[in-house]
Amino acid sequence: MDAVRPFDVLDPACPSRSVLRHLTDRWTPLVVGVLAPGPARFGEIRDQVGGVTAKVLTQTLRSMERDGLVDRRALPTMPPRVDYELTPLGRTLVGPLDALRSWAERHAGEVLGARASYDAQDGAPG
Amino acid sequence: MDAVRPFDVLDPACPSRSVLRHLTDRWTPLVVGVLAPGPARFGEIRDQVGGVTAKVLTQTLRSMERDGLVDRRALPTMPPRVDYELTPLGRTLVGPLDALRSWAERHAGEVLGARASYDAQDGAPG
DNA sequence: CAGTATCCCGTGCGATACTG
DNA sequence: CAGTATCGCACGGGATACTG
Repeated sequence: MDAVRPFDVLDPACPSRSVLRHLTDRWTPLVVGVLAPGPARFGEIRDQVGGVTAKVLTQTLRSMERDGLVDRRALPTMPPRVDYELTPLGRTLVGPLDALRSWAERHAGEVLGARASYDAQDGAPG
Repeated sequence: MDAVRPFDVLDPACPSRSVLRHLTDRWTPLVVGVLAPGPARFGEIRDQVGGVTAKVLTQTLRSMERDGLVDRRALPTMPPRVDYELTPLGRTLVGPLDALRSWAERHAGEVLGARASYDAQDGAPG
């Protein structure tokens, strides 16, 4: 099974680039992180992902559903209850995305420091 | 000494979120991938990263330099020659980002398929 | 509770022209 | 060669109000 590299993100015309782009939009990585431990309701996700609005969260989840990353299960009860769960495909994303998230958390201090010293010498007044 | 979890991307006010945001902008992952094997000149990067313009590539590289991810070495020759290289900090990003890139390339087909079947039933005419 | 509908805006990004 | 300057816009994303 050699699968001769049909996809290449460095090629602007390659669909894999838009896939990568989608994985790295504002909320997808956070939603994947929240759904990683198991299914969650819409409100739980919104509660955990600080700062997201219902509209944008819906857009994100729809888009993830469309791409086969999450399953959406709507219970026709009143009030409604909707559960979201990572698909097997979505679960394969948890590792990579979690690595990125933990990188950001672990190295945020260094990045902030680098930024400060860059600004101190390059944007120096005078 | 409780330095436990000083950073949390789920917190909208946490700086780690903006760091994550930066890591996942349009060109940073691709540039890191190109610089992973070793230093490269500006033109080489531009040549490899399909579709990027000089202006935006400069912005990306400056921003990465500011955040301590790349070193920029400009030779005062004529014509000028500028080499970019990942810093030790930047090198720690290669793994996580490469995982994401290879995920996109490996699963692009599945995502495209999921998209097609979603559109076929949900956006079905009639 | 889990969305939709509507209006609105910042900015990331692109095209083009120019320069040391 | 490696940028910078300028202009402009699509679009991702946000605030608010409303609904089944």
